[in-house]
Amino acid sequence: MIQKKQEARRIAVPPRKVATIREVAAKAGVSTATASRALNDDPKVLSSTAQRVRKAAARLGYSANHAARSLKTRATRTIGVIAPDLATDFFMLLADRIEGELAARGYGLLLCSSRESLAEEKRLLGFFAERLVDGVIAIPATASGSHFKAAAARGMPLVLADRSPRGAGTDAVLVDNEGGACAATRALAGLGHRRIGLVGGDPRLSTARERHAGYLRALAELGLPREEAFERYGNMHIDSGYRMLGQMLSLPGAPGAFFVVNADTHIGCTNWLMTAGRSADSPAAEGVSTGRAMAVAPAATVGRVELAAFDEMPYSPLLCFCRFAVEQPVAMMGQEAVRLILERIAGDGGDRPRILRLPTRLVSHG
Amino acid sequence: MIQKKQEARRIAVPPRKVATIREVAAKAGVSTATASRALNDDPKVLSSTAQRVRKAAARLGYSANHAARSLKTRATRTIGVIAPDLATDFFMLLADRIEGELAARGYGLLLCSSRESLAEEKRLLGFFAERLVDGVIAIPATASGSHFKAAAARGMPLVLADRSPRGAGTDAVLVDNEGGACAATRALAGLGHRRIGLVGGDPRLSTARERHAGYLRALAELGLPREEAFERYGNMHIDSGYRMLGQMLSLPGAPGAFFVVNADTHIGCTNWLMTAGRSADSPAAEGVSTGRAMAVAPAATVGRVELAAFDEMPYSPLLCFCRFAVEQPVAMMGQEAVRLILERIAGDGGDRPRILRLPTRLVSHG
DNA sequence: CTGAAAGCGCTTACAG
DNA sequence: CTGAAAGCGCTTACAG
Repeated sequence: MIQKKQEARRIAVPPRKVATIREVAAKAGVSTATASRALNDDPKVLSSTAQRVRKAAARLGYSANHAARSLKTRATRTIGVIAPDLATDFFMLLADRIEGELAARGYGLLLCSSRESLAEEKRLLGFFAERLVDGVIAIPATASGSHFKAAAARGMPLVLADRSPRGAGTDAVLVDNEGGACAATRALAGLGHRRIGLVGGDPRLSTARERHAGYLRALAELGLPREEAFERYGNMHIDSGYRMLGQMLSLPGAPGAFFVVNADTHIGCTNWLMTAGRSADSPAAEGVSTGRAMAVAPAATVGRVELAAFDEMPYSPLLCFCRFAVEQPVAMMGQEAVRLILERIAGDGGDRPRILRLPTRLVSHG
Repeated sequence: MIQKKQEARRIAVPPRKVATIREVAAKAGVSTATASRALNDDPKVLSSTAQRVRKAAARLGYSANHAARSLKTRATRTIGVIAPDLATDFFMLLADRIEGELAARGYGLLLCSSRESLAEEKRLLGFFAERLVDGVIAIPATASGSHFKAAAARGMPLVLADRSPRGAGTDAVLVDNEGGACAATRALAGLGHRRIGLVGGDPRLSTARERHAGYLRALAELGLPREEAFERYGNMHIDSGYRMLGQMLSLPGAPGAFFVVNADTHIGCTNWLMTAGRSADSPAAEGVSTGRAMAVAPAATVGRVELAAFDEMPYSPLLCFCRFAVEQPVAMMGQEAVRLILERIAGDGGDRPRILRLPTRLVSHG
């Protein structure tokens, strides 16, 4: 990632001629000070004067030079947003809500991907500092959070979303991952399953860890056995779901139900079931409706596997093995993240980190 | 969308103290001019001087004030990006690629959603102008493009992606929609279908129109009948696919195959087939393997419908009725859009609009 | 209610 | 190779 700063100067800037406040002031017959006040709705200016200024501005097609204003006010009306990956549906649903909330308040959103890299994430905080963003909303990429704490200590308003890394100590908008996972696992048990596996995520990430904990809690509460051979951890991407479920279902006596940690892993699982799993001479059969383990079934009945997954997506009901999905309150997460960051920026955030835990909802599919 | 400009002043700005170039210069024992040159890798400064300056900057944790630099250079190293909707997978795949290309060059991305509104889109061009972005990459929301032409005429470097609205006359990165749709429709015919319907998009949008044209071309070339009752136009969202396919399959003698205009419509179609379509007392049956229309079949065999859709998504292979998908070269689109905009910014764009048409690829599923 | 003036933090001809 | 000085376009005490 080489930054060629000097290019900024080498570039031939097109003429793009725009009116300045001086021209507006001249046309309206006032000083730039008054013009500025009028344009910023300062109540102290005579409304007739303000009218004149506004008319002049309109005629000239004036719009304030944002860089100049920011230089003076030290506010950019811009929020930096970091996501580990822009192509992941859940992150983008969240980004969409954040953008909506911000746009409604005249804020812009500088969106960057950390590419799931801690180094990139740190670099981005510097990038944002340089650009004087008013605040940052970040979905952390890893389990490390001390750089967030450091940035906040340096005075950068900061709100984390979705994940809670170690040592961050900043505001955060999270969901009840444990409760959601527990409910999903219980729902599978409600179908008659007494053996339920886990297609999990990276346990260093709070989401994966908490969902795992919820899964385990459900097993414990229901008196179901924990079988570590059927608990796997992946990177929460499609390939990882494909691989993990495939490995487990190739084992003798695999369970007939799995809790799946997120949407992409879910896609991967479904993918395996619809391709390799279809033709697999897999010993993974278990009587689903009776909940009674059957002897190794040579002709695969892998198709009878049932899944409950975190994340309710538009396509979730279409994934053939999906029985339950845990819906996250994405809209509310976006709303709250924006509320928290704006409060921080305004200095109304208090001096303690505020951690929100929003509820999830279990959705039942066919 | 009320913008409260005065808030920019009311906000209590946190102390966030950062070093200025004056302090760096002082510490290095040079003028701010020399410090600036050193920090910008001006080859004219003595390398020993440059070293001293860089060391001082590092010690002070200096990073240039971006607003001040922009005010002077009139370049912001920021590209404005407009998408009709941030939650649509295809747009975000594209945004992800654009972000990657831009980040590698030290550019930031100001991302905004036009919410599929022309008015919003126009407003955003003004928003970007005010913020002095170096250029704009836009996925147009509607069929109207004259505001893009106007912005370009005012000197704003501008590249459109995916869609080509009327009267834009700017650079654009498009794909061969017609060819892709034609290939997909032919592939359905290759399965034995002699009657193929269309689950289409808004014909005012170039993508929907071109895909429609490709579908019609395939029919014509193959000598298949055009049946307007089985050509429908929607808004390219999930609900629209659900509704249109449902309506068509409820008609007597509906075809057994459909070309579907995009991913979301495809999800909607699949959704209908898996829910309403399953229980429907639909007269839509047609012998798929023989290609011979059957008499009205009361017990629905709607499940035998086969689809070919534009957009290959991670979940496309999992959509049960999907036989073919048209893959768009998203990575290349992002790359080319960034190349074009940077060339425009550098003044190397030439004086004629450059329209790129990238090839698609047909993917066969199960 | 309005204006003259200072200044935000850079970059860049210009002069040496 | 380096520095003094101007200036980018705003906003905002301060004075009136």
